[in-house]
Amino acid sequence: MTRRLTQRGQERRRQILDFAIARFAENGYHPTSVAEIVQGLGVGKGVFYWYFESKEELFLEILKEAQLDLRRAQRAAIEDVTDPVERIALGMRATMAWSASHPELHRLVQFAGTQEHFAAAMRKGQETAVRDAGRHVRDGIATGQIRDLDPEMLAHAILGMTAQLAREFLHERHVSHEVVADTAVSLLLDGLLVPSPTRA
Amino acid sequence: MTRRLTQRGQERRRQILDFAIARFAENGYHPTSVAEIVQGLGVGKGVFYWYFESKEELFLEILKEAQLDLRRAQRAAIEDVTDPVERIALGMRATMAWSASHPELHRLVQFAGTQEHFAAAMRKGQETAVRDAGRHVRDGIATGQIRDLDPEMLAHAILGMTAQLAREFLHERHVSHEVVADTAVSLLLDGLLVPSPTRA
DNA sequence: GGATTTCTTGACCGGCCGGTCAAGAAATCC
DNA sequence: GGATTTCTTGACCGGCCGGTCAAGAAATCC
Repeated sequence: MTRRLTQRGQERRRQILDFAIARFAENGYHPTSVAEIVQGLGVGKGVFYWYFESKEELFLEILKEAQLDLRRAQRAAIEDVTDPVERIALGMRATMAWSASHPELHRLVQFAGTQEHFAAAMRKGQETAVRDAGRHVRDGIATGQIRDLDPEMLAHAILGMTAQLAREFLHERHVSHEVVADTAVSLLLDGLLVPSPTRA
Repeated sequence: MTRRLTQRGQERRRQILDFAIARFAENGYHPTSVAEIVQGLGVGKGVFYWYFESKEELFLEILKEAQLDLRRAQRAAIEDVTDPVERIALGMRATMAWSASHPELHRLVQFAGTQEHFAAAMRKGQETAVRDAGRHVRDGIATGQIRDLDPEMLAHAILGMTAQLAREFLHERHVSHEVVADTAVSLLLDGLLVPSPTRA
């Protein structure tokens, strides 16, 4: 659904998106009804269906926007750096910072991952993220900086660790994203173990 | 709801649980109706409400059972070992093995984590898992084997990495759980980086 | 300023939802 | 074998769901 929108129309659309993001994040996608959204905005139901084809399309739109915005932040963070290991670290830090400032979108992306229904849309975003991280891992292996393990598994491990730490320490405990990122990067690069003479 | 159940009653209850697990995992909790469950079993609606107070209670029951079963598997895997680092590695391997053989339950636990509604039940299980992992991390720091980072963050990082690798490589790509666990353990213990003389 | 397009209203649709309940069948108890 | 408990049936409840649509108001176009 692409409509020509006036100034007023664009504002309405934005209003619906923002309100829906808040409600979906708070109560979940299924329990939030279209009726609740339009009522919350104090408008008739027709308004919703003027801007969106369905509740589902609205949600996909929100997802797409979120994934795009996060990726933009990651690219901006690493653009001045070429070292693959530093790129991984900076990307992780950028993800933590973005997640901290978009708690609702973080929730929705998490949720979408569990719904067969949104699997296709999610995979697209997830695959892009894996491809981005995987590229740096491969580069690092090529330069001899990174150990020769399966790059895709490493990329997924990075994303999984980041997501879980964000969920718990940013959104539950409200720890600063720099502190969380410091520990995450340190663990990721050097591992749990104290280097021992027999190992190194 | 605790009822005295005959043999036949226990079988019915189990039937409902198993069928519901399959439907919830396939289509999601909200889209799966009680009507669909009883119809799938070829029984009247009253049967459902004889064994469960509500759809929600049924789901919580499933969650509780899953968390208990996973934890049992983890404890069994590490009972003969005292070294904290080995315990972490074995726990991770046991989790991968369990997850591989219970794909539906893995999905449901993932889903529940995104629902405010089930947050309380989830936190209980999650906290137990974090406490278990955190204990081994602290033990490892005490023996000087593990680097002195925040044990709780490390515990969450371990769980997050494990969950993501399970989701992608066990349940999407159907890679053997031993292979996935090998890489996960290696990354976790030694990190991404090739040890360099200037670092070690 | 008339025509056209954008935007809004809100009553209404069929359909499904979770849950109740009276009635009776089946199993178990003593 | 009568009494009691366990189990099952399925019609029914009020309520909410996503989505439609005819009518008209507001903004924009020319």
